[in-house]
Amino acid sequence: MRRTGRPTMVDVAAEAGVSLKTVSRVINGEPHVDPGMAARVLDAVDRLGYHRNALAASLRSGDRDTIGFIAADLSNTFYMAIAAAVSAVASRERMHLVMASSEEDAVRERTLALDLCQRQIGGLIVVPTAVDHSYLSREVELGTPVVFLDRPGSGIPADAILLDNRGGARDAVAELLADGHRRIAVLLDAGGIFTMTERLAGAREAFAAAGLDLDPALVVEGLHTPAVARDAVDRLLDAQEPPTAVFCANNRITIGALEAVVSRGSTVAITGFDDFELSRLLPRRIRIVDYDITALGARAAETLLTRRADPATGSHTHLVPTCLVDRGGVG
Amino acid sequence: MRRTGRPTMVDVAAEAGVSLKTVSRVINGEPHVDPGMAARVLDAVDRLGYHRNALAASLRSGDRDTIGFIAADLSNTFYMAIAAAVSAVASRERMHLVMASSEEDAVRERTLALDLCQRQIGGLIVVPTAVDHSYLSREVELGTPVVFLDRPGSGIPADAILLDNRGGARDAVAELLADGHRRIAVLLDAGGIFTMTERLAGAREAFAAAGLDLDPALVVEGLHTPAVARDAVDRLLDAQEPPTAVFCANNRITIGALEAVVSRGSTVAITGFDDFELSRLLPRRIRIVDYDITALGARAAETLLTRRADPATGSHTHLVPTCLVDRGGVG
DNA sequence: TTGAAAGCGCTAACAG
DNA sequence: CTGTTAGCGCTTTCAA
Repeated sequence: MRRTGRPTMVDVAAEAGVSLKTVSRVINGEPHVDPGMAARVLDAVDRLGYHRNALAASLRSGDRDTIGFIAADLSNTFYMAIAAAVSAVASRERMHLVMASSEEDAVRERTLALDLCQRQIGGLIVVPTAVDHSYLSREVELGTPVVFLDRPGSGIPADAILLDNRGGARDAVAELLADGHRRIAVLLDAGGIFTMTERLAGAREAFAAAGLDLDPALVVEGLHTPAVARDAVDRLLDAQEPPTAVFCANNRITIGALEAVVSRGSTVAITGFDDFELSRLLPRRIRIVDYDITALGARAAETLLTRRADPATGSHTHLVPTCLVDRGGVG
Repeated sequence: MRRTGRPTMVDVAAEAGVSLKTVSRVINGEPHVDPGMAARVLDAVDRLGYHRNALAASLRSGDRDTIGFIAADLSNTFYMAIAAAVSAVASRERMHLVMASSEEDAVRERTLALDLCQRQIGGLIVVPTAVDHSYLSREVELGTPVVFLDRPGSGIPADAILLDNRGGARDAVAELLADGHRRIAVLLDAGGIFTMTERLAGAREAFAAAGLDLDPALVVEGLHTPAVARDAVDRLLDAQEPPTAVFCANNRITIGALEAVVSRGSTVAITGFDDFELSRLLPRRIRIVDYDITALGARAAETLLTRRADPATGSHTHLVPTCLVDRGGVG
């Protein structure tokens, strides 16, 4: 045995006085090995502190037992929750999860994705920031399945798991309209984001269905942080004709809106997309467009695994349903 | 070129009419390559859709560019936030992060850790559930650095990044005592957990420093969910001599206590360890033992990388400081 | 049932 | 500047 580095199967074989192949058989639990030999091998393994090199093992067979997950922004609890769900499925299937964040940067996303592919991963789950994903087409052709999560991708055949953004927003706004609200503000993050576009479209559909129009002055975009959303809501409520209700297109905006509304004691109705921790403990009642976030991540992972097992089927887009729920009002 | 599988450097070399080594040089951006040859190689790479196999590359050199992170429970936002911080450092250092959850199961932790080591990772960050980590001693000897996070490990030389649990709890309870409280309930999760033991010890220290004793009837352990904590608080407040203040040893307990206290309109003082999302929007004022959770994860990752670069130094335990802050009270 | 030999895709010496 | 020759640690034929 070489005195340097980790012991290898060759070292174990020498120590046990058997052939390399026998060691390999024992280590991998293959049948038809004489118990006596197996015992000697195991003994040598112990004595040497041998650990199998999984990388070398998969070099030949190309075993791909890790899943790559590229989130758009890991500092967002939404994506972290999804990562946890993906991790749970991966580990149930005895696979590993390698996780990275594109920071909403298309170039970074591409670099990360290609980098992971170079590591011969078994599949890739991406929350896309880039608009075109043909940079992955070669990998997909060669058998690495890709699943888009939360936002659709383009340029390659790949499954997508999305929320029913439009339906959820439509139902939420329809309810506000049914409650008699007419001046409903719609607060959004950057307009370019897929989910924002969809949720705005859903809100418009609700207005259209009621034969009404959404006042353009009440549509505010680009609210990327709670602080910015808070300021926007303050401004709206200070206006000549303030809204009687606000629809917040994501959880950060809802939080900002709440900060503004609660601190000024306003009674404006609030409905927000995305639930958040402790929403139940809020001092005032709000409505939330809720959904099963675990299902979102789990479904992505499961779809990936299915696709790995059976690449033949055509690619699908799956919509995760939403529902309106009550939150807060404990004060 | 073989018609099956992904193209290799040999294929590229054949296609470009150069040697394998030249291809390797071009792919790895080594200097001293004739621009003309380089162009031919790049051309062939393009034509074949060649992508480097990073696994094969690292087989020889033993490059270890991924960090393993084993959390105790990824469904807990505390660990998710830490994972995000670790991920940020990893990606800054151009390393990958593979993440898993032990689900507070020592056997699972061991399996995961050993599994990751088999994949030749460059280092391991563990939130330990197991009490003895000598199962990792061989890996540590062979040069895989291990860093314990949030809880200390044992049985191997490894750095640890911990919160100042004892100091934080002591300061919190000392403040309650200074405010005139004498009947202070201390609510804890399972007594076996390191952080709980430390926080309870801190609370006792504060009492001792004031020359007082903590009433054993007011120490409640085993509050693993908000619901259980809520019930416990309800019972305490219904008792003959209810506490005038409660110290909650983690965020889930704080939330449960808040549910009880807010819903019955009690004015009992609350101080909790760990901040949580939206604590600022709570309908009543509470005190929080806060700390920089990002620093916790980042420091673990940085320590791991330092150790990788310089294994010589002795192992250290680093305490992340805490501070008392005001939260809530917007209602 | 066991073993020898030939790779997997790449990098590291060492020559040209 | 370029190519040849060995491996990395393991799995996989194919014989024995």
